[in-house]
Amino acid sequence: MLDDRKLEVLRAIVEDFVSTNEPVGSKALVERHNLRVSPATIRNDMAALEEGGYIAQPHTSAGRVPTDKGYRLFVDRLSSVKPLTPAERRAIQTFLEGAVDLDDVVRRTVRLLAQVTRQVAVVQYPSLSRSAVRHVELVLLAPARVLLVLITDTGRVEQRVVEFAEMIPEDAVAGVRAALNARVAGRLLSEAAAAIADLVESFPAERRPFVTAVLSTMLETLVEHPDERVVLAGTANLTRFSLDFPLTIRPVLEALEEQVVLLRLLGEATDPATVSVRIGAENLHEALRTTSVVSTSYGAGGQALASLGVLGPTRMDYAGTIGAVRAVARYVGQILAGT
Amino acid sequence: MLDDRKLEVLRAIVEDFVSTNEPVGSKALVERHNLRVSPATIRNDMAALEEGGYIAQPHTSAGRVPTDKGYRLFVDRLSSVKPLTPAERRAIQTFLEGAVDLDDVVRRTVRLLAQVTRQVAVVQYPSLSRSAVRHVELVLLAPARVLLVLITDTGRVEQRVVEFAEMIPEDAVAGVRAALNARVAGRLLSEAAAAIADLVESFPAERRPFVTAVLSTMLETLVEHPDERVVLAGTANLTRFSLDFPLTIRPVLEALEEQVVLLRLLGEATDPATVSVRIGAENLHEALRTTSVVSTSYGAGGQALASLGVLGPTRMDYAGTIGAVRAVARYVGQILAGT
DNA sequence: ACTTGGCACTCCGAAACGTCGAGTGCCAGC
DNA sequence: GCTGGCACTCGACGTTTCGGAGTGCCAAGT
Repeated sequence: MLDDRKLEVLRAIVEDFVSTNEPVGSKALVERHNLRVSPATIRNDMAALEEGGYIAQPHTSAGRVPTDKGYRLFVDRLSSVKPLTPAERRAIQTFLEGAVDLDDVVRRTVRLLAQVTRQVAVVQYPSLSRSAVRHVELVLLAPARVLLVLITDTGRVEQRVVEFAEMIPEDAVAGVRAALNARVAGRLLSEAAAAIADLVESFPAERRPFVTAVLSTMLETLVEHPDERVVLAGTANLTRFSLDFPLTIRPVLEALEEQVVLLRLLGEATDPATVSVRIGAENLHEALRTTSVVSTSYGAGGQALASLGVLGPTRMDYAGTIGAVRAVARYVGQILAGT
Repeated sequence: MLDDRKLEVLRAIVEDFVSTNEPVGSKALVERHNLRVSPATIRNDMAALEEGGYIAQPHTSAGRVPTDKGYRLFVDRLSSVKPLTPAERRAIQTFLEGAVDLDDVVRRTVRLLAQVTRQVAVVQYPSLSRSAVRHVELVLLAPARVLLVLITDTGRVEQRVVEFAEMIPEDAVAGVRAALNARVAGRLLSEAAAAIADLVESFPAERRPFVTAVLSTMLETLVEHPDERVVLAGTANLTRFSLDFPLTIRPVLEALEEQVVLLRLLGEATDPATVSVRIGAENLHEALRTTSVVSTSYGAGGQALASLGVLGPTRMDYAGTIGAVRAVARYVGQILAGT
């Protein structure tokens, strides 16, 4: 039903519409692409494509516009990922290498992604549950106040203050610190909780209130607080399309302010190992029905830790965006592995 | 020159314009406020106000709109701060009390501020230089890798990894840790740099390469990295005025993405002790000439640590916004003091 | 010296209208 | 199955018209 030329016509429509943002008609098509047939022929093809639901007309006697289904076909079968230029690659690498700690890596990544793709960028912090404990530190801040610092192999650092009614001797702190590290160092955070569950029993009775308090804070940090953080950049890029969706920008901005929405957005990817593209209504969130999300996972050494991606209007340069997202994810992975 | 009635007219114009967003004419004025004179009289007053530069007409034979100067007079002399309702106060307090660490306090504060004022909120992290060192921790992560953790009395935690060519003995780490803490604990970060400058000399020669490396990382953290971080929320609120400035929203969003701009914005306050209001062109940044900034400082126990504020169109509810900013700043101060 | 009603004037915004051109669908012929 | 021709549709755009809100000014009233 869809012969080669029809597919070629669809590709041409998508490309033209992405670059001009105007419904594209049969005549303009044959002029700009060297399809070797007449406009009338194209019109027949267009009718077939419309029949199949790949394109639509905004109103009778206007040009055609790709539908979500049309973009989907385009992405799946008609476009090949556009690699970055060497200059871009170099810029990305040197910019990311300047990062000083994990926060900085994430901040730089998100800004970079926004700049390169000229869309809204979203980066999730390396997940706590999928990373391993590198070290647990207990610091006596005051006679009855202990700071618990949890360091993961992804460079993430979580801290909590634990308060007590009574004074805590330094050697108690040292003992718990040693015991904790012996149990959890090197383990995944998801396993660590189970590993310390019965730890309190190995302490003498008079120490147990203190140990219990520390452990419960620790558990809280490990479990109750899967607190997947997400950062955002490039919202200004939304306004590049203010003419596309003049009042639609409002709900989009609102949706983007919700951490939960962003997380779900990144989590919706079907196969996190590759670059996932969700187009228009394929996104579950109501306000994002007119946008597309291009995302992938990243992580050090093959281990997927978290996701990153960009969001833009369905009318976007998919080839370029996919390439950029993939490249940035790779470089971040390298940087994280090297830390 | 500006008698009481003229001031009253100005107030009425500002109030009407803020709520309706339409140029206000003499007839509508006398109808909505019970000025006890005729429209013709008001017209004379308006002419005088326009003469003085407090109001302007968008075009001949249109109503009047307040100028920056008009808003300034209104804020300085005609409006009194609107206190929050008890319900709002309670909501603020309980919401902030749920915070688990400094990051969380800041994140919650900025969202709260955005929600309460329905504007764009900006919160600066407690400044490093104005807070004191509570503790420095050194952790041996690997034979040749040390993690430096700096904890301030404002709850802020900075970490850096230090790498070496050769193995570091555990007792070397302990020695440096003790020496560092003895020198800097309790000191302001701004003084700490000087306090450790000659610390290396108290170590035996074979330890010095290690000590020097740790100290230089420490100095970097203290000085070269005054990295005043800023967080933002409520950009979606900008679109509430998309009709006011349809295309002006773009540069504003762009400006807001620049950390430096935000910092300068908060820094421009003349007197940080009170709530500062900068209207329209009073803001130095080009893109923010059509916006107003309401900001103040906050901190634990009288000590100003950093600033927070909101940004919105010059046409904003100043009384309410000032009240909200002040209240939030106070509550954050309390929370920080209690940590 | 203010205040007021009246009046002529200005100018924006909305609605109505006509025109233009791009685009379509269909059909007959190649 | 492709092509040129043709009639038709419909939105975009420029022009025109019209009404209303608002102004400034003036002369009269208090």
